[in-house]
Amino acid sequence: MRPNAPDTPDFYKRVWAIVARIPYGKVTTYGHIARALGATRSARLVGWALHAAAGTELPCHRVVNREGRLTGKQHFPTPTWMEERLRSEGIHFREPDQVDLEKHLWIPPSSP
DNA sequence: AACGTGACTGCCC
DNA sequence: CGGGCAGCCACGT
Repeated sequence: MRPNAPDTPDFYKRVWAIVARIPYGKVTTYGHIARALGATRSARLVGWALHAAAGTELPCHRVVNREGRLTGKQHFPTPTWMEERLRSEGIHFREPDQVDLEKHLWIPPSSP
């Protein structure tokens, strides 16, 4: 399969499988998830996958952008839900909308 | 079927 | 070192 082609029909499922593995109290980024799937240039698709997963039990609040910003917070039940949830897991914020990636970044293992 | 949009990122200035 | 821009690709109109 082509290294940078997220053309498998279960691409979303692969994304969800990784999100489900993000440890409590940790966060990861769209880009790292894409990279773990061998689709480095498809970080945007990870966003779509999470959009499709809205309302499920997946801990999608643990996915932030590469700067640690909560770019997806608008997609949660309330505007503050994502931040509150992260704080409740002991995640430290550098700014109101930015988590401390240095402390809490989790890099997902590559997926076969 | 073409077109704009977006839970993104990496370069280039 | 912050901001702009192009590349990316599924989706809704």
